[in-house]
Amino acid sequence: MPQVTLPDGKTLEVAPGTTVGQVAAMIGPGLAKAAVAGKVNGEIVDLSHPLEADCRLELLKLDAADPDSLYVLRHSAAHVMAEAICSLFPETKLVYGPPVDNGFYYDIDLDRPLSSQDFEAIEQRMAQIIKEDRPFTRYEVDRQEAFKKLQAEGNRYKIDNAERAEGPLSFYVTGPEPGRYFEDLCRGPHLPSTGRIGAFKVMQVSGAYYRGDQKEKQLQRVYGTAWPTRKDLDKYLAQLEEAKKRDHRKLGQELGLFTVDPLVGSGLVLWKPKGAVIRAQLEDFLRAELIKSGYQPVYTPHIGKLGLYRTSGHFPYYKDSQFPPIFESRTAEILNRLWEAARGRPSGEICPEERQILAELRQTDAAAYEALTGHSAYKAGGDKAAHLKAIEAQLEVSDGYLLKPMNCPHHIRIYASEPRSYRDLPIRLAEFGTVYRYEQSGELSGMTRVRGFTQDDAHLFCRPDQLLEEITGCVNLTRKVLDLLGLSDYSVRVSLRDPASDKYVGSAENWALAEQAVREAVKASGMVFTEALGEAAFYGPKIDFIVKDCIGREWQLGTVQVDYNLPERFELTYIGADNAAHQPVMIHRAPFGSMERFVGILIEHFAGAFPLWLAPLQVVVASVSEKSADYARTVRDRLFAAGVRVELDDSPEKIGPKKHNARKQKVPYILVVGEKEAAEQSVNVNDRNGRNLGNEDLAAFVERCTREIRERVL
RNA sequence: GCCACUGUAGCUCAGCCGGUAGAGCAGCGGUUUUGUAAACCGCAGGUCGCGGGUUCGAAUCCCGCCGGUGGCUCCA
Repeated sequence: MPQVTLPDGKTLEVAPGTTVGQVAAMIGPGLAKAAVAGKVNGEIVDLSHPLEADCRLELLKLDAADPDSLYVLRHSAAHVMAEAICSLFPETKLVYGPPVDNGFYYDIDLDRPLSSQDFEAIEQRMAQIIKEDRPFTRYEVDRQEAFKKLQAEGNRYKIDNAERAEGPLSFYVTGPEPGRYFEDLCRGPHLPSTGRIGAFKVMQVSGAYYRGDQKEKQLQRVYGTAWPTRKDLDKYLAQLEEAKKRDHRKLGQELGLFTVDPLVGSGLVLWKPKGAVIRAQLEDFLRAELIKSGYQPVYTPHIGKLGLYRTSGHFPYYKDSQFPPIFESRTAEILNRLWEAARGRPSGEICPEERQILAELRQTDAAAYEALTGHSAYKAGGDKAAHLKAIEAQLEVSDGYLLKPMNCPHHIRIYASEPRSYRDLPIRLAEFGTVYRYEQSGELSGMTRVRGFTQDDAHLFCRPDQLLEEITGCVNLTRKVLDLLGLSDYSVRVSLRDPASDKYVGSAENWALAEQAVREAVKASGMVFTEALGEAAFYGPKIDFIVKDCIGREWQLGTVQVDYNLPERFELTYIGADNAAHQPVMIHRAPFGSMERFVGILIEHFAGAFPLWLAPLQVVVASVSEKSADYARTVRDRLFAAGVRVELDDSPEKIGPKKHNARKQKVPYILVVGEKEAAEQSVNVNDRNGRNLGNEDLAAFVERCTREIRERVL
C-alpha cells in the first residue's frame, strides 16, 4: 500500500491507483473542492494522477502567490484559447502553447493575421468554454498510434513536438471524452475543468519564428494572461499601468532628460542638460573611485583603422552589426573585399570570386594590383594565410576606418606604446569610451538598446599572479556601484564559452585558464552565481551582473571579463624578473556597463524621483509674494553658493501651482518662503511627495542639504 | 531584419461611415501679489510622418517609404 506523506508530515496509506484528487477528498471536502492539481515528489500532476508508490504529496490550490498553481492555470488557459481560436478560424494549425511569466502564449500557424480587433471574439469564445466548465481529460497512447493520429491531422508542428518528447504521448481533451471535443497533444498537467479559470485576458499578438529560427516560418504568437480571480487580474493590469508610468522613455520626455531624434539617427541618444547632470554625477563618482583604486584615465578617438580590428578579431566577426567602414579610397574598399573573400574561402587556392575582385583592382589601381600580385607571399602558391598577409601588407598602404565597436584595441595600443616591466603591472587604463554598434532596427529602444553608447570602460593589464586580486577588485567595484544606487535586486552570471561553437577566438588552454580564474574569483567573493554556456565574449569569459528593473525585466549592466586572447593576438609583453618577455593577462570591466542603459534603468528604478545627489534640479525656492522676494533670492544665493542645484520661482503665482510645477519635475526639496520665514531666517521645507516637513533654519537646511548630497543619501 | 499595431499643435489626445482640423496643458500678451496638489481673459500655434494612387473632394480609403511601440531573432 503506497504511503503518502503530506507537507505537514502526516502520512496516509492509500490503495494503489488512488488519485491525487481522491487523496484530497480523504483529507477533507474543503480541500477536495479547492485542489486543482498535486505535486508528487516535486512534480506537478493532474488531480486524476494515480498514486502507485510511496511519495510526498502536496495539493495545489489556485493562488496568485503560488507559481505552481499559476503554471497549471495558465497552461489550461492556453488550451482554452487555442480551442477558441481554432473554432473561430478552423484553418489554424496549433504549434506550441506554454505558460510563461505572468501568463501564457500559443504559437499558431494561420495565414490570416490576427489583430487586437479579434481579441474580443476570442475572449468571448473562451468565456463560453469556461462557463461550460468542461473537464480536462488526459489519455495516453503509444507513440506509434500517436504519430498515426497526428499524421492524419496533417500538422507538422505537432509531429515535431511529438518527436522531441519521450515515452508514450498524452493528449488532453477539453471535455469528458475524446472525439467530440477539442484536444491537443500535451504533457499536462491541467486544471480539473475549464471553470476553474477565474479571470483571463488576451493581451497581444506578435510574430515569432518557428523554433526561434529566422529561416523558419514566422508564426503568430498570441499572448494571454490568466489569474485565479478577477481581482488578481485587475491587480496585474494595474501593475502594468504603473510600469508604463515608470517607462524611462516617457519620463525622459517629461523630465527633459534625453531625446532621440530621427534626424540625428535611430538609436543615437541626445542627452539634454538635465539628463547630462545625472550622467555627470555618476561619472564623477566613478572617476573618484577609479583614482582611489589606482586606475589611470586615458582618452582615445572614436574610430580606428580596420587593420586594428582585424588583429583584434572584431572586424571579421562582427561585421554585420557594425556601421559600415569608411574607406580611404576605392582601392582600400576593393582590398578589403578581397581580404574578406580570401578569408572565407575553404581551400588554399585563390577562388573565382577573388579573381574577379583582383580584376577589379587591376582596373582601379594598377599599382596596387602589381604590388599585391608581385608580393612573394601572394605568389607562393596555395597558402591562404600567406595570401591574407600579403593583402594586409597592401592594406597598410591604404585601408579603411571603423567606428569603434569596443575600446579595448585602443587601450591595448596604449599599453604597447612603451616597454613594460613586471614592476609596472598592473596597469589600469580607464576611459568613458563611446562605442558604436549597428543594432537591428527592431531592437532599438529608448536608452537601453541603442547604436551609440558610452561604456565606463577600463582595461587592466596584469601578471598571471595578480589576476585573482584584480578580478576581485573589479567585482567589488561593481558591487559598490550597485549598492550606491540601491540596485539590490541583481544576480551574478558566470558566462562561459560554448565549446561546440566556433565563434570564439583563442586556444582551449587560454579559455581554460580564464574560465578557472573567473570561477575562482566569484567563489571567493561568496556571491551566489549561475553559469551560462555560450554567453562569453568572443575573447573571454565574463562575470555579468544582471539587474532586475521595476517591471521585472532583467538587464545586463556591469561586467568583468578575463582575456588571455587579445594580449596574444596583439603580442603584448612585459619584461619579467627573469629578464624575459612574458604575456600579460587582460581584464575588461565596466561597472555601469553603458551610461545610456544604466541611466535608463535608473530612471525606471527611481520612477524619475532621483535621490538628491543625482537630481538634475535639487531645490526650488518658491516665494509667497513680492514682499518675500528679497529673502527668497537670499535663500537661492545661499544654496547656490553651497553648490546646490537650485532655482527660484518668483513668478506671480500662488504657492499651490508653484509646488505643483516643482513636484511634476520631481524636485526633491521645495522651499516655501514668505514673510514669516523672512522674519525668522527659516525655510518651509516640502518634499516632492507632498509632505510638508515644517520649518527649518536656513543655515540648518543648507547644512543638511549639502550633507545629503555629499553622502549620496538615497 | 521579420510579424502585428501605430504616427493629428511642443506635450496628452478628439476628429464616426471621405466634405480640406479641434480640446486641455505648455508658450506668448494682459489682469491678479497671492501661505501649500493646476488663478482669470485673450492671442498665437498644424503641408494631419513623407511620397504616390483612388475620388468632384482624402487627416479619413489603397500602395510604397520613413519613424515609433509590442514581440521574434540578435545583443561585443
